[in-house]
Amino acid sequence: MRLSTYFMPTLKETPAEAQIASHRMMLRAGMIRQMSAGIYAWLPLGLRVLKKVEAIVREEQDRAGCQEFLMPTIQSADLWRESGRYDAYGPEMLRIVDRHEREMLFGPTNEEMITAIFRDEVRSYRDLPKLLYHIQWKFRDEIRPRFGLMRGREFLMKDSYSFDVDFDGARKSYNKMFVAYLRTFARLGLRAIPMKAESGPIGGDMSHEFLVLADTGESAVFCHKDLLEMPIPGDDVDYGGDLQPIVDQWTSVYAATDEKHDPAMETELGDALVAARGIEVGHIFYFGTKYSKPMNAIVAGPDGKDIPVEMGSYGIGVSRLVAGIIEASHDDAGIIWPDSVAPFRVGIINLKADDANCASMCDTFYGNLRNAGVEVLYDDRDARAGVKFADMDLIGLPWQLVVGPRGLKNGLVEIKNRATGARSEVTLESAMSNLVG
RNA sequence: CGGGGAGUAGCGCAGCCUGGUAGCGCAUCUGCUUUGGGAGCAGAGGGUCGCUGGUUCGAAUCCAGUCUCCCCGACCA
Repeated sequence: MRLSTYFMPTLKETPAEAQIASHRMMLRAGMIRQMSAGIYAWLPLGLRVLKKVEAIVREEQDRAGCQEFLMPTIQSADLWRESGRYDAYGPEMLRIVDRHEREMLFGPTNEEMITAIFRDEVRSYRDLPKLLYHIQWKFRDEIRPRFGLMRGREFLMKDSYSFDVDFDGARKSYNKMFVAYLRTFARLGLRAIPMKAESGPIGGDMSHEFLVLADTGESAVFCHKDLLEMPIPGDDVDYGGDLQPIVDQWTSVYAATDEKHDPAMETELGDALVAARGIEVGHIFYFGTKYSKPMNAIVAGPDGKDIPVEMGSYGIGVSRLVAGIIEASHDDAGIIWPDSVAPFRVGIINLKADDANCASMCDTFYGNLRNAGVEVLYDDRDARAGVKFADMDLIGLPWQLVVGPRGLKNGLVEIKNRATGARSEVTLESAMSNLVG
């Protein structure tokens, strides 16, 4: 992409309303624009990142055996009356009346809808287990939206739902999601710690929040330092096998948000205790028959008797993750994208746009890198170098390729690594081989 | 919803107290000079001062109402 034609309106000054780094930088880098409280438009650069995060989430769900489908954003109030949540959910649910005076709502979550779909189609225990997910926009009319995407009202969420014939099966589904989440967040360049969460009326130990450690996190968290180094399950993890040992390994060590924190652990763990702040990016939850019973989602068991299905739901805040990644990875100059979600891999900076030699060398790099399958943003604007460097640092691409007449005289260009700040002068050939791959 | 703050040019702000027909920096446009880490000079465009009503000869400024946005708290991916 050539920056001279790209819709990427960067800001030199910080809009007054942006309080935290991710919000500031997303506005400044031209990734998003606010349309009203807690509601944002995604501009091209921001959308590229959102799509990449979404793709990784999707890959790991698919790998875990979860099947993608898609439910609508608008739901019928009747569905929610069945579960009793239409009244219980309160003003956080955006209610809509259509032209025929039918009561509708913009979905804040989809348990009711998936349960309805499931019960209409599935009859036998032989059809279980099932693990389904979708990635869809949600709306929750938060009392106080804030921090940009971190607490928006409209947000993109991946939500999965599991259906099992008994508790043992439910635990297996739960463990799959547990492991998939560990892998997902790790691939996004994040260290997310699973922490025991409120499990509601059902009790048990099957509810975990995944928190990314970042200074600007909304909640205080405490965990054993071993969790920071705990190995992530590899590509070869067998979702068909027994995942309990992995889950046990991760849950055997102390980790708690401040609500569940036991101060006694501070003395017990001593130096091994890490006190930090965390951003909740995922939540997995087993809730048994909470929806299947009232909504009559039953299957025939082996003995012919009806069994209400055991369910769980598993959420990841996809749009929040974009902000979360920035919170966890930035410096004073701007964002530092992990390779896996960077909107482009390489940014080319032409130091002297009106130098024919320089411009043609940039064009060549641009073409060659693209031919090699590298995503490139080429700053071909007629602007001063300082502006280009500042913008490039702000948008945080992993690599900057700096091309100027002085270097070219000796056949050299500069490669800069955004994360480390390391710069090196290299030949044209080695620049190519460094940036591809 | 309780408490606090703000709406004046695309962004950041001053002006308001003490009414007199709107200003600064950045950005934008034109020209020239520039270009190795957010350039210089000269010129230009852009605002029903959130909205409605009131007071007044006259309202960005005073009064009333209203909408929106932001911050602190309880809720959440």
